[in-house]
Amino acid sequence: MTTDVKRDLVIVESPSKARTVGRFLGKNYVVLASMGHVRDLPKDWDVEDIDINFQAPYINTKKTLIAEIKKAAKHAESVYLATDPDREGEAISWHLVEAAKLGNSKDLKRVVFHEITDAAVQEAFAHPRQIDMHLVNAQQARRVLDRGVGYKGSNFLWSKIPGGRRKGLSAGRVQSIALKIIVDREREIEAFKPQEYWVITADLQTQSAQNKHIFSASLKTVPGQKGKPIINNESAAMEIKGDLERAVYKVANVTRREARQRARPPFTTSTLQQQAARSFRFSASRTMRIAQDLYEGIVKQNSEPEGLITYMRTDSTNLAENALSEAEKHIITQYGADYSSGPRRYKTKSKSAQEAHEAIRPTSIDNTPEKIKQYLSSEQLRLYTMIWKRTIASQMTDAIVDNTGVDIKAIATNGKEYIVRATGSVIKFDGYRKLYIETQDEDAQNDDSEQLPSLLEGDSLEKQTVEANQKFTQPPPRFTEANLIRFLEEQGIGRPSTWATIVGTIEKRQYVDREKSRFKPTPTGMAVSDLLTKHISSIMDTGFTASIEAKLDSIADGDQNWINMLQEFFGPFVKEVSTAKEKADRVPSQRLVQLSDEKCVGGDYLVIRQSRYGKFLGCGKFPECRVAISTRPGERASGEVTENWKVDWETAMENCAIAHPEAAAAVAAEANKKRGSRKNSKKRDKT
DNA sequence: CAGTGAGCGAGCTTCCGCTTGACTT
Repeated sequence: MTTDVKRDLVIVESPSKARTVGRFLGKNYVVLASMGHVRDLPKDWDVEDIDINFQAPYINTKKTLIAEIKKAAKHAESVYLATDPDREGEAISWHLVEAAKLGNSKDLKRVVFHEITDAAVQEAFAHPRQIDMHLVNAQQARRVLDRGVGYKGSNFLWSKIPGGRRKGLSAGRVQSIALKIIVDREREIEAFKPQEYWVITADLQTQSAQNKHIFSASLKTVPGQKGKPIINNESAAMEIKGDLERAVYKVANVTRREARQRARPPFTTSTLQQQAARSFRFSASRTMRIAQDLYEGIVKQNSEPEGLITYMRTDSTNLAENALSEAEKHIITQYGADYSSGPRRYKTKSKSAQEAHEAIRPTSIDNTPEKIKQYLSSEQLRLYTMIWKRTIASQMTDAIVDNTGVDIKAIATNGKEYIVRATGSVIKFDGYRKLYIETQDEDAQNDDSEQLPSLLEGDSLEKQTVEANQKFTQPPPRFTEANLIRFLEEQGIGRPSTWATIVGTIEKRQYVDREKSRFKPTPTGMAVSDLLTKHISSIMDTGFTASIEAKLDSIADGDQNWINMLQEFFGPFVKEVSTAKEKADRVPSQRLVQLSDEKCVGGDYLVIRQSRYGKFLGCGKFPECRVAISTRPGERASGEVTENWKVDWETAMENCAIAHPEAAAAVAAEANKKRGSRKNSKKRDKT
């Protein structure tokens, strides 16, 4: 290659993608990565009045990179803008043109591809187009709107919550809704009243001499009650139990139904995060970090780095044609043609999906987990194996299951007729399940259906035991990370690239705590959610958020002017915030602390406080009373006071009085010292 | 390991989305 040959410039978003695309295009192209956005609003800029000539005041955020692009463009005949084919990607292209002044230079071409295959890239380069300013404007509107909502909302919180500014409390289009559903759920749980109910089951045995089989059946109908039996007290349960213990059992009816179970679609960001949480208990951010490693690839002996999976921030379930055929080939050779469903394409459910990328899949089906095991860490291998299997399973046939239901008449000695029912299911054809069976959500009811003996109408059965168990209805569960992300995706709120960080934000603000990996709002989180819901209700309403998304779409389609849209939005919004500032009461600081179950000597509750060293118990009357009790190292403060705390607490209380703050401080310090020496003696005992 | 926190109010922070690197605490 001689040096005077012009090398055209291609710009994509990610360095890994640049490497792959560069390989497809060959030596006549220089491929650079923008690494995401290259310009943004200044940090201190907030929306005020927007007039019709409004121009957002952007600043460059990647100066050296822009300089590099400028330089490369000088040596190029054509510049290909190959950023992602969605709203943000289109905007990145435009920002690049503006920031690196590419407009007055060369031949500018916008090219888009939805999958990184040689064919797709060649096809894209054969059909370049211009930058779509409608799409760019939709992104500008999105950006300005988020800034305005975020900053004005945050400012409102600072004015109403003591210490809010110092703690950096924040509000935003996405984080505030995430917080609200966690708070709403908590209120549901608080208001929940458990209802008693009884579950009655009978273990029955077949009568045939050579094959005695025991199975269990549960009560289905009670004489005099329509539908599902309602048994809500012990005496009713015992009466039925007594009847069933003295009853004759006969099979009344056998039904058999064939059901098909379809494989799940290939992974998107949100389903990958959910499934990795269920299967491996990975956090969303851990999943993303591991996926990023797989995407950037591994270096096999004597070869180029090779990306193992396609892009991990995606909302699409689409698979490239070559992936479909590779999968089909693999299935047929490994399992036979019966197991191949033929190319199966999945529709994306989420209404806000932009489908800039493919589903998350292995770049090559040939890279079986077995083959590349040696190059991966154990967590990488686990995630990769799951992606590999689910991709292939998505192209396999349905599993066919035989569901059997048996109704059994139980005639008690007093003449009452009950029906008990046994269900069983047998897999007739395993289909995709041969390769991949998904770990279920622990919230999901697992059906305890077993294999039933073959039964015929009229068969007599022998009763073994009858059991009546008292149960109580359970409140709805708190959200896990995965549940929360699924909710946001269903509502079209947030994007694949931000879900993991949103979770981080509401935790960092200490709006939520984790209890057994589920989110529980803190008093501050509740106060913030309540304030916003009451006074800036628009941003807390999922319907309203959806309508904004619709408006952004109409800007993208060229049906609406983006500046008009912003004016229409911010007019009422600014008013809403200013009346909120007038009307809302300042939150009393007592509402921001979490009470413990214990009281201080002066009668005030001890509260759970957060310091830079961790949590501790302090008197609610601080600073008048300075009692402070540490948790033991490694233990977190919860609503309860542990035995060991109590000892410290009692010692402190004996000597503490609110009237004597110095004494109280000394006592608290003394208690801590004692705790330390006790712990040390324990340590000595051990060794 | 120890020992923590509030409000005051001068001077800062706060949003969502796109993407990775590293000019040391």
